[in-house]
Amino acid sequence: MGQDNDGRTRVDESAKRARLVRYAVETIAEEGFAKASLSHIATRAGVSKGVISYHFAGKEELIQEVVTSVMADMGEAVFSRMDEQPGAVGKLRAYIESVVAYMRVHQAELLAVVEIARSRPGGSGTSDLTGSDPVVRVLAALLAQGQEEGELRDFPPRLMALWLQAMINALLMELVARGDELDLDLAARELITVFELATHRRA
Amino acid sequence: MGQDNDGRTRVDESAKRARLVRYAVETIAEEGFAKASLSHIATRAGVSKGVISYHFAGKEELIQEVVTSVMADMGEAVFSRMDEQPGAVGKLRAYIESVVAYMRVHQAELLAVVEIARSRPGGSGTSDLTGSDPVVRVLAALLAQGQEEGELRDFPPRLMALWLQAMINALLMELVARGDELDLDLAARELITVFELATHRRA
Amino acid sequence: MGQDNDGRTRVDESAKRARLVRYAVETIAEEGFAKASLSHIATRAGVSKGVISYHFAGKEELIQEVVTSVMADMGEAVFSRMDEQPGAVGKLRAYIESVVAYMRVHQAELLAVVEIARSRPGGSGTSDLTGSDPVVRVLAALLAQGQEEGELRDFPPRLMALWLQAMINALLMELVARGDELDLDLAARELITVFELATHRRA
Amino acid sequence: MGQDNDGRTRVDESAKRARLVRYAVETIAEEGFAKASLSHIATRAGVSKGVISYHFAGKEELIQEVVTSVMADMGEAVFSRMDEQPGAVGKLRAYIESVVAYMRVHQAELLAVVEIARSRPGGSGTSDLTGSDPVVRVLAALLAQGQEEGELRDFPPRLMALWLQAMINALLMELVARGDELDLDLAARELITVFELATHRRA
DNA sequence: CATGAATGAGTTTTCATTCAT
DNA sequence: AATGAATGAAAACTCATTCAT
Repeated sequence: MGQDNDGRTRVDESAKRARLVRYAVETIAEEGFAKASLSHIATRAGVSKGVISYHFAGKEELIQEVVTSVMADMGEAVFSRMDEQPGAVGKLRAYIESVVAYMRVHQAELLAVVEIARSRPGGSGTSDLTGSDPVVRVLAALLAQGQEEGELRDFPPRLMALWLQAMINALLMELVARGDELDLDLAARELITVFELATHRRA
Repeated sequence: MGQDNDGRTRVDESAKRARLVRYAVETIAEEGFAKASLSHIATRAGVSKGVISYHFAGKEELIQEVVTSVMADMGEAVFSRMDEQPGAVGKLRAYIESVVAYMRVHQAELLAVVEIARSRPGGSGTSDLTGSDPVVRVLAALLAQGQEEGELRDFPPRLMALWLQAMINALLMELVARGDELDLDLAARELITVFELATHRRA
Repeated sequence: MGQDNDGRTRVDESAKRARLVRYAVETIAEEGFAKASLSHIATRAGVSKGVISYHFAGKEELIQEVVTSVMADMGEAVFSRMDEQPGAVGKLRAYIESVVAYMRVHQAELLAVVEIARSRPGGSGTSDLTGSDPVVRVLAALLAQGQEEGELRDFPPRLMALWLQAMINALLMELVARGDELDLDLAARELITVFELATHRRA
Repeated sequence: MGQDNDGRTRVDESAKRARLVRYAVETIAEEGFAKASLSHIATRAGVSKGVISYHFAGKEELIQEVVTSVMADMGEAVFSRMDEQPGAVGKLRAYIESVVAYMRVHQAELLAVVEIARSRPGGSGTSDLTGSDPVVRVLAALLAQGQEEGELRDFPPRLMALWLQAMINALLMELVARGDELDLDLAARELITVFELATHRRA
């Protein structure tokens, strides 16, 4: 009884949390972080306020889980595409392409994460897509590697990583704000062009 | 008596408002827009909460004045530099250089404006430095002009304007977060390089 | 479980609202509408301020419920008495008698409603007992009917309805202010006498 | 210098107070007592808030002066008309007629006084026109006198006085609310008819 | 004398969190 | 395990009053 029950319980628990996280994403994406009170999230999820406090230690934990779950999901998609590429340059291109592809399908999730990154008290509010340095560090490392491999010109890798993130982010905001007027394929191609013009060593 | 008094009064009033605006800038820049309650601003200014309500019709008016005063101040500096340049390409370069120069001296002011642009309910939340489309439109127009003049390659001007703003913005955030490790002169030069590589027609 | 629980919950909720409404009535009746802040009501009810905001959407809703619940309660008593009477004259007499009877038992409730009617922003502030035109209109209709039936003399029905309400209201205020010195039975009889002398067609 | 100056000062002082009282009347009549903050009154008077605090010990004193000045002004008009009449019955009729006449010309003043009587914390909120018992006592005394003189039937004088005031008051409210639809002359005649039917000894 | 800047108490409302059931 | 009632802090705003100039 113990094990089975524990197993089921954990599954239920995890499923319940996932469900709440999904509604939190919806709420934040549609109403903005400031308006996304536990009440609103609970109402949208069709449960009582207390449920969230029951399943999560606090609002902070819920928000954390929103960020980590979205990042994990996107990370899976993005890194698998990056892994297919042998060199740094190819990986960077795969990064941009796969993030934009993810953006097309998961607008709300990314928007929620950006909202959180912007509004969080502790957050530096930097304009990276993820709000977290790890991604920037990975990109900077790839850029440095590309320089060592002789494919990329000389520039400060961290700065370029920040700018790349900022441009992707700006594209997301534009997609959210004017999705109907925006040709995302064209924009993605243009973003890659800009990035490559800016970074590739000139012939 | 009347005139002198009126004169003095208006100066005092305007000076007082300017003082409160300055403290609002400080508070928003250091604690973020969400934490910048009237209480906090008042405390930092060393006055009681009511003072702000006395001098401003509401929080909205105070915030507006923060934005407009910073934008007006920066606009003066930036546009005078742009006016010195004859062509679109020169103006764009002057824009980047003078915004970065302004950023160096008025970090807090710009940070406050960015915070406001991000957190305001009505705001589109886009990652442009100013939070306002007008600047983006001006930049887009210059980019289009540069294309017509044959100096810039073909790309969607609005998108490029958004990206330029996003990069400037990211630079500001980096300056705020890691000012001591950042060589702003180098970064500015690099930003111009990136922008020109990305936009100029290739020989 | 679901049904019982829902049932109990609804009863509890409604009971809690009723309890808060009762305390609101008390507070308004004793301290006046202007002083009846949510703080005062909550304190008197022995709960925290937030409780009211929890059970009611806002102060407005609480006040509305005070008015509607008192009016509904009184209306039941009054209209059942009026219905027993066939003619307009009998109904009017029943109206006066039953309102005064209700007044004797539910002084605070009526006082609260009058206070609200007087102080509410939207309120016309007229001196009718109920603060609402509907009652005046019903009375005016009855008066007009009595005139058509030939039992009442000729006068402007609406004006007379207003005056009747004003007199009932004045009686309530006197009851509140000097209840110990007032012979309510005598007053009620006298009010009916006055009303009938003023309205009945003279033999 | 002393006397003249004092003299002039006192006149100025009194004139200044009267001016503020006039604006207080306007404000209360048009916006209601609740909205009649010192700010609003001062703004309407075109002076600074401090002026009122300077000329009056507090808001209470200003409001008192509104009441007493209006009552004094109306009292003058009303009592001179009453004095022309020899008997109690004539005086009562003169009272009603002259109050209604005053009402026609000084709607705002009476409305302000009623607003104050209703909303004042200490006030019982009774529906008498003046908010003060003295008038009721005078009317009650006249009614009792009329009874002694054999012209009026037997009824409780104080109650009848309250009802008379309540009816006059209701007429004022109707005048304010629907002045354009109300035939004040007709209403006044009707009020006298009602009053006389209700009080005069039947032949 | 007169002003208007400043204060601080008080209002309604929102919200994350706690807790008894 | 889950609920929802209750709390208390914090927010923006209003206002009568005080006080230095």
